[in-house]
Amino acid sequence: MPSIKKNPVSSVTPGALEPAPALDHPPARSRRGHGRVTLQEVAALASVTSITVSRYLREPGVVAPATAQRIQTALSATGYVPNKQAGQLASGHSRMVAAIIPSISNSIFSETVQGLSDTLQASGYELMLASSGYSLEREEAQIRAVLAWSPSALVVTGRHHTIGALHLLNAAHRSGTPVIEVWDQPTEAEAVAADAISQVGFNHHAVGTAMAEHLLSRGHRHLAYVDSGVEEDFRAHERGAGFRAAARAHSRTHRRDAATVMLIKPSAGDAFECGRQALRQLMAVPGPPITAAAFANDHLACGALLEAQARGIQVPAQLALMGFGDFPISRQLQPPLTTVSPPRHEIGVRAAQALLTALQTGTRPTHSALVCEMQIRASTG
Amino acid sequence: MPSIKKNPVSSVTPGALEPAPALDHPPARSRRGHGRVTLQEVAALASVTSITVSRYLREPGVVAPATAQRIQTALSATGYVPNKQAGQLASGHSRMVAAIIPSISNSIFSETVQGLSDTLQASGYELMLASSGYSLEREEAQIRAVLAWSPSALVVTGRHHTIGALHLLNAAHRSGTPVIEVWDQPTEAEAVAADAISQVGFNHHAVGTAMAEHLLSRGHRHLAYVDSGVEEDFRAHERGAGFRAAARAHSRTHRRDAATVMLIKPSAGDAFECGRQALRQLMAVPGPPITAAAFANDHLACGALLEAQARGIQVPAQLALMGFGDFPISRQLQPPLTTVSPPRHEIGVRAAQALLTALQTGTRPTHSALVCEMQIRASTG
DNA sequence: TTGTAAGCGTTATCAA
DNA sequence: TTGATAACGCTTACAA
Repeated sequence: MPSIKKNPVSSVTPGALEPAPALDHPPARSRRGHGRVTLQEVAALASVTSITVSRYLREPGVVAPATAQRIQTALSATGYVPNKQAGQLASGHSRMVAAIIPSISNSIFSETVQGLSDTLQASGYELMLASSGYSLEREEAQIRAVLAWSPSALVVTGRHHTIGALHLLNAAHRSGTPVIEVWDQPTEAEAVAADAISQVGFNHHAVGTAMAEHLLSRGHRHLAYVDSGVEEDFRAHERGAGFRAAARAHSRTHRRDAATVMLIKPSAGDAFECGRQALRQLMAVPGPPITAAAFANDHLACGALLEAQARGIQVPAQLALMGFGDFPISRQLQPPLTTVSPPRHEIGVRAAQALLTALQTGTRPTHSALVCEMQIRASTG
Repeated sequence: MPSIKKNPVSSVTPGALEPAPALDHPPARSRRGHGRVTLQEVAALASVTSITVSRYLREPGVVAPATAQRIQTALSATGYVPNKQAGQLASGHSRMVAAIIPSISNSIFSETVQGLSDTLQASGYELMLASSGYSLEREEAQIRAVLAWSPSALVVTGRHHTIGALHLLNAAHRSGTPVIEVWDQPTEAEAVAADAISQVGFNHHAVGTAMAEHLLSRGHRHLAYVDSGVEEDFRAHERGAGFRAAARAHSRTHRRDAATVMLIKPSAGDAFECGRQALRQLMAVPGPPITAAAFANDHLACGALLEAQARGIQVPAQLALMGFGDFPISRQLQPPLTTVSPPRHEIGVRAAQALLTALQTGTRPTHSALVCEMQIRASTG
């Protein structure tokens, strides 16, 4: 019980602060170096020179079996850990990929990072991660920072960047560091540009259009799009633009049967609460009642769904709701939520694969236009 | 239509200075080197030697104002990006922290990583991230891999590691690389060990105990703990052990009013579904009906809650439910879920702070015993 | 305030 | 199959 009680958090320093117990092999060294075992030391133990050990590490087949045996013994005797910095300085290859995403804790991106990480790690690449908090300025600073580590490749989110960031990305790109933008697709103008940055993602505008068309096909004519509360969530805005465009297109071709769209911009904060609030706004709209609403993400939509339940509003009879993201909770609610399922994890995997291929072949990474699947469930009838 | 257009390229250099012509086409070099601008080149442009530029970068105050001016100009004219590898090789300091967590996509850890990342970045440290997929063997391999990058400090999850991993951690620790274990607390035996690895987290056994005591205090005597479906989620198991221990302790002191506990181990898979399934199991238990269940995490508990709704089981009247994690959805359901709120984000922040302090002062990082708050809501009456 | 010299630990290159 | 040598780009230590 005590540890869960509201106690002022205590910091306890560990027992005696011994002044660094002497290592097993006290490395008599200058102030430089970190006292780790070096290739030289391993080599001495194996009665070869360091270059031979280096070679054994990279191409075991090349050294004579007897030598290999001795090296292996020396390696495990010393517990050698290579120094990647030195290796990369000499070779020019870092085997590390840097990724910059808007948010680590947003589950949408974290699954992409998981895909990236798993795929890269399987090929022996490490991942350096930075999150920009949806700020383009911070993104630029972070691109600059990670570039100092000479990553083998770079992953950024979306196609919106500051001018400075674009310069950095283009420079990296031109000097042979593959760059990929995830979670987006090029506009047509960009797609034809020869030096465009490669992208692995999907067309958010088209997804928004598909969402509207789904609702229109169910007979709804008074629609709403509830945007993300995050100012710089460009992708959510773009889905909204696609949504609105589809409704307008419908109105143009069906003059007698025009559709209306209203855009709602919730405040920032807990997404479920914002969704609840948005529902209240929707119900209070004057004029012909809105009969269907699409949301920038499932959390918003779930919040609205729960609020509708609480207020006795029938979903979908009175109001159809749909989300984006296909979060696990969405299929659990009653009625289950219609949503769009983006290839969160696949984006990471494909981006990593494209980078690995580009690295191997020395070509630029390929674009990948991925598809979202619409999960049509009871919340839209 | 896109609000921000990404246009190809340009030879616009930052600052309105004479653009270095060599930039567009990397200078012809040997196969070595990455073709980036070096300190030497900047120095030449500023009519000083590289060491002066290096100094300016690290301690701007030390160089003469006029020199500083010339260097600054050269810096922006060339778009110099430092080479961290070379810098670290020479200085021995990497300004990079490596973290190894069980899963990137699990929201519990991703918030901790967010806290780590934000705090470290604010101090100019980069984050290298690896996920072990809850496998101790993979964790060991990853510790080995990131150690090759000579991180300034190391973050691992929990206090369970392979023998090999422990050796690596202790060696790092002894050779001056601070190591912190997050999301756990030492046992008493460990706490007294002088060379114990520092931990930032809380006592899962105590949390389990508190969960059981909460249910016991509400009069429940037939309890269940639904464990995590993840075999190597030691922390969930430990909460279960604490839960069971509390019930047994109650039975010992209240012979006339004994409590029973059953442990349920769901299969792996979608947590909500596992929770639903667990609820079905709970209802099918022979003998006196179980009146309260605690779950290894909120997703399981929410699944059970939704399944209870679907089956017309009254919560909490017929069955009280509680979770762990305090996920946003938990307070939204009807009835809202009682849960335990772990300091997900704070763990990351505190771990980072402890490491930064240790790095600055050259001491070992401090332990932090953090507190979980129990959120008592309607699902337990 | 600035510069010179000497590495840091590894790998590329060429020679044996 | 192994080795000698010279980088890689930067920083420490010390000199001027």
